[in-house]
Amino acid sequence: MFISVIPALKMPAGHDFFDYQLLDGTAHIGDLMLVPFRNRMIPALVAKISPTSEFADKAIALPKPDKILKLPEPIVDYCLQAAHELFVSPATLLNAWLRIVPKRLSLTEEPHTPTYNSHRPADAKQVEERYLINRYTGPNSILDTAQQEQSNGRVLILTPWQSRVDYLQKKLGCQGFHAQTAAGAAWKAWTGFLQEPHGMLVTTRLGAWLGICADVVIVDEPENDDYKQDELTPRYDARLLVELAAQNNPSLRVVSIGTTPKLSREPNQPPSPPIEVKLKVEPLVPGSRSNVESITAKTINSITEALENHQPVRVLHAVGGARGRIRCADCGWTMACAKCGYGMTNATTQALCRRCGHKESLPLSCPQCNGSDLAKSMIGSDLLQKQLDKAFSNADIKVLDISEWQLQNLPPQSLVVVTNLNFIGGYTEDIRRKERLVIAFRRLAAQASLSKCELIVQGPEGLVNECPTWLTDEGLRKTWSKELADRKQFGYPPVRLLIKLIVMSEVDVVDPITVQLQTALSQTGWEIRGPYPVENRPNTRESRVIYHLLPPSSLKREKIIPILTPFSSLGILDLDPIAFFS
DNA sequence: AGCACGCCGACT
DNA sequence: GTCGGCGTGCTC
Repeated sequence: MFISVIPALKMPAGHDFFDYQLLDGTAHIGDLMLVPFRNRMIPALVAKISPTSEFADKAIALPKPDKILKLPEPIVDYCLQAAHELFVSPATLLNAWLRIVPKRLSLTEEPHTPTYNSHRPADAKQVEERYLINRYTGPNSILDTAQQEQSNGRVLILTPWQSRVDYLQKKLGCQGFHAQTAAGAAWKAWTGFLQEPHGMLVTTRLGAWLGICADVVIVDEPENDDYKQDELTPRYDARLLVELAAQNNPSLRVVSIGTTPKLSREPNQPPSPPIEVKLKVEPLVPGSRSNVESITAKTINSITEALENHQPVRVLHAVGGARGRIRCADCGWTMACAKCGYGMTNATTQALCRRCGHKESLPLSCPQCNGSDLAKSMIGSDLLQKQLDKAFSNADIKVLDISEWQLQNLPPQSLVVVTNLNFIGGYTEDIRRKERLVIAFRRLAAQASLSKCELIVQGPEGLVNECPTWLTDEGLRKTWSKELADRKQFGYPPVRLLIKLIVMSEVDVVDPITVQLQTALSQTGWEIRGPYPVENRPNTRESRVIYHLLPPSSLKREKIIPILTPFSSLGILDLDPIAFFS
């Protein structure tokens, strides 16, 4: 008897299965067991069982395999299909899913296969999209839905951020894990979830694959691009994994609960509820400054008024630390990261690189001109807090940087000030900027609305005058259709598919690859853009080059994958990139 | 001989 | 992607 397994290790695309001969014991499809590989024991997923093998001469004989756990059979096809769509080997994908398998496992008990439940109401839609201002509490919210659905089986809740995992897990009193969870605890959380027919688990994109083992998946804020794993290989998107899980697991029901319909879902989106919030906009125009940096004189008046009425004040400011950059006021010298070249932030006690995390001590004077004023840069939240404390002594006024704001609730009936609307969607310079900004603003407005806060939004004149329209369904549709028109003009997604190919090489030696791509694709109507060099790479990492491959608009997604598969050996292929030039 | 380094091909 | 084998070349 031979078994074909998918080993959990990084391996180039093209190798699917490895065969072993089973001398004793039984094996089933979906079993996870330890197999010898090179000089180690590696966890592997049983994919096929057969009396013969074309690798019979190489297949190692296993006396009695150590079973780690049993997974449902559809996981095999799911892993193969997802790996194919992501242009990686199934082994690499399985390795990313399982992450660290504990070395010391208690293998005394025979694991049992997690079963699917058959309690799903026959009339329930398999995929359901909802839009709510309050996604967490109240009717049809995540907490409400999770508790309702638990009687129907195993419930998996996906959320874009770790802090939300912690929040939801506490509220639901169930298991959870994310990238910061210790390996052993994470393993315990998801294997425990599998063993319990009515288990409940909260996780981030890391655990999205567990949808193949669940009866219900609840997706929090599906419009959030943080569901996409865009830095490491494999670069998967949790939302795609859920979609594929639903295809492979017919008992799965998917409920997406968002606040803002995605640009790509237009125009079939269900209407989004209007967000009603007390909103004042404050353009940052010449002559509007006060003696507090980044707060206008009018906003200072509003803050004074609010404090007199005993309202707490929260100031949302995107720049952390003391200063955004370390820049000389005399000669313009800017401190760059010694490791990766990115601009260093003044993090109050040290100089910090926001790109690679490198830390250094703060320079006392300019190394170029010896000047002592290195503060010619945007104020950070620490220093802004100090200036506000000076302007309003003993007042309940707190500056929150973006990550702090996302972690805590706004105090009820407080005054919330956004110092610059332009920065709340993140620093990205790519074409998704506007989309991210609108989504972030609506998320903030919804939160302010629920806490009955007043909102003052400072920012560039055009932008702040436009932002109130994003809060109504009609205004949002208009904004999205204008955004789609812009993307259409430049041939960018979601209007046109753009596939990113990352090649590990230098731009000046990449000519043969350019020729190869052009001869293979151009004649069939593909457009090839690039090669673009990737800027700001750490010196320790090898250089990268980016190509944009644009298929003819008539070509369907499922036809594109087999066309591109032969090119997966050239580098990393990404069908749905978030960033286009990095 | 002993060791570091880099290239190449196989992994079942 | 990763590891080991093996050839090369430097040093003792």
